[in-house]
Amino acid sequence: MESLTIGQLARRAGVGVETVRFYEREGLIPEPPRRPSGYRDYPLESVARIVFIRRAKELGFTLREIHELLELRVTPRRSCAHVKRSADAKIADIEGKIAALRRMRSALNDLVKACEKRAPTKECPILASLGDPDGL
Amino acid sequence: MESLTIGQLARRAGVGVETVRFYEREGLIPEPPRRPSGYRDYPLESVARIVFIRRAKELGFTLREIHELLELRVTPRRSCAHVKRSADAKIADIEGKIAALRRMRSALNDLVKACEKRAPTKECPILASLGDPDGL
DNA sequence: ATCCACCCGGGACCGTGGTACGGAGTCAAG
DNA sequence: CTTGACTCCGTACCACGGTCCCGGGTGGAT
Repeated sequence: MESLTIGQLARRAGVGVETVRFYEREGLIPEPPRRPSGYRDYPLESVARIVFIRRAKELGFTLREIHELLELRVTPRRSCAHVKRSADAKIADIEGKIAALRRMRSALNDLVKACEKRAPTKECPILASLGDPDGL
Repeated sequence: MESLTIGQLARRAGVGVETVRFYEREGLIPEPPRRPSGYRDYPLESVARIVFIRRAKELGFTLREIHELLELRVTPRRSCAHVKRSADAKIADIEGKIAALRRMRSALNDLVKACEKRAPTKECPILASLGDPDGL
């Protein structure tokens, strides 16, 4: 099997057919070639692209940000410096997310420990994990 | 200053006044006491709660999930085992997110390196980072 | 030849998470 | 004691990210 129909693609990527068409309208995936019948004809690589979109969404990126991530690449005539700046910004963004998630995990670990000791916690201890007012 | 008006709270937490009322309606923050005038009267701790909500949203949690996180605490008569199970599930979820973000960061680092070498990349190298079809 | 499952485009509709608006009351400064 | 900024509540509206439905064409299996 060399290519996929929209339904096969959707099933492999774990989304609905309508979602694939929606992503195409929004420019997140390129318009595929068509069979004589008019059916869309997707290469296998399309699966990875859609899975990427799905995962990135779960990480809190908007479709606009995902679009930017997917456009990031080095081309002969498109400013390397520009690509580097964008990528660096995304990296910083990602590191912020990782740090926040780590604090949250650590708070949850403390909660589990308190739990094992049967120590009631009147306040929710997770609150403190992301509650310090840095970087509005 | 012992307590805050809704506007002061909103400004400190980095959200709009309407958002605070919205979170109250949705049960994400408790109904505060009122002044004789009817004005809401918030304790300072409310700031941390709203900041937590804002951050958690940026990490891809829905308001429903955030609600669950905020409810997580050990109380004398509310099943420790249950709290532990929930917390463990959240921890696993968080670790999945951290792992995905790390893969994404590593892909972006590779891109920056390619960039510095002025090596054009025909395909978007970020794709591969989240594109493997595990865990639909 | 006939099924049935699939595809087409277009448009209506939906849940989530807010945001804006309006008319009326409140409060602190001048 | 007025002015301007703030608050009240209710309702309407908004963008995002899909999801559903329609009438019609396609295509592989029986």
